[in-house]
Amino acid sequence: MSITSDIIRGHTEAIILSHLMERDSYGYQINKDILEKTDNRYELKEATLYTAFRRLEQAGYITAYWGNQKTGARRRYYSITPEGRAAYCGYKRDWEEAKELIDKLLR
Amino acid sequence: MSITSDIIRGHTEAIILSHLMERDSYGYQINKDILEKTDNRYELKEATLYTAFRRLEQAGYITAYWGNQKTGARRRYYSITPEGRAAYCGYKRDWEEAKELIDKLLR
DNA sequence: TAATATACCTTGACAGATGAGGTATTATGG
DNA sequence: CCATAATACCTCATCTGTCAAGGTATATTA
Repeated sequence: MSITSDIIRGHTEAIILSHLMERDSYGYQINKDILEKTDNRYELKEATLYTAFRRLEQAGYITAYWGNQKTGARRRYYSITPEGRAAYCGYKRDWEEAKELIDKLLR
Repeated sequence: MSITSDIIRGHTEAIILSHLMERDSYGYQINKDILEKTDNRYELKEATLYTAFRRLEQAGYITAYWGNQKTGARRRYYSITPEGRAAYCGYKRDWEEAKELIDKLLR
């Protein structure tokens, strides 16, 4: 785990939305996906994840429902809304621009 | 001005050090350089800039001295230290890694 | 049956960014 | 000559996202 939270800060919501673009998912799963995708180099902390869920729900970017699996602990699934998809595109554009700018500034 | 502070957050120190790698400079000048370099798309707020200077001084990454220009308002110049140069390299590596990770996560 | 993994959640504290306020000097347009 | 803008510095209180630390509950495994 090497990436500082200040660098990743502000990307939490985009990262979550990105996962939900592919399929509905739940907190624990999203966290594991991130770990795997980054070869254990980055992990969203649980508190960060769940507060982000609240923000995203509040903003109308995701909706939640309880999974109905028969076994294992209960899961709260999240689904991305059309507004969420639009927001994701915005986040992505912001990232592309920020990347360009920071590259320029850290020459 | 489109880049949110949360995306740029954590890069302030690196951006300042990057400028000081080229030559000694002072707050007002660094701010104008950033504006110019980014075609007015990003501006470090003054309060952010000066608090960052304090942090960098505290960390031993920069040293300060008053300019001796005969005319105009007084200027406080900053100089990067060897430790600062090393820190800059670290920040830069962090950025390259973060960039890669975020790109992966925002697929 | 104890430990581990799965899965959720809340609270308080922290740190960086910033709006709003301030000071002082010099240049400039009317 | 005077008002305004530009240069140049600084501080403080507030806001926001992150996170450590704590909690709950169920299922699996050794």
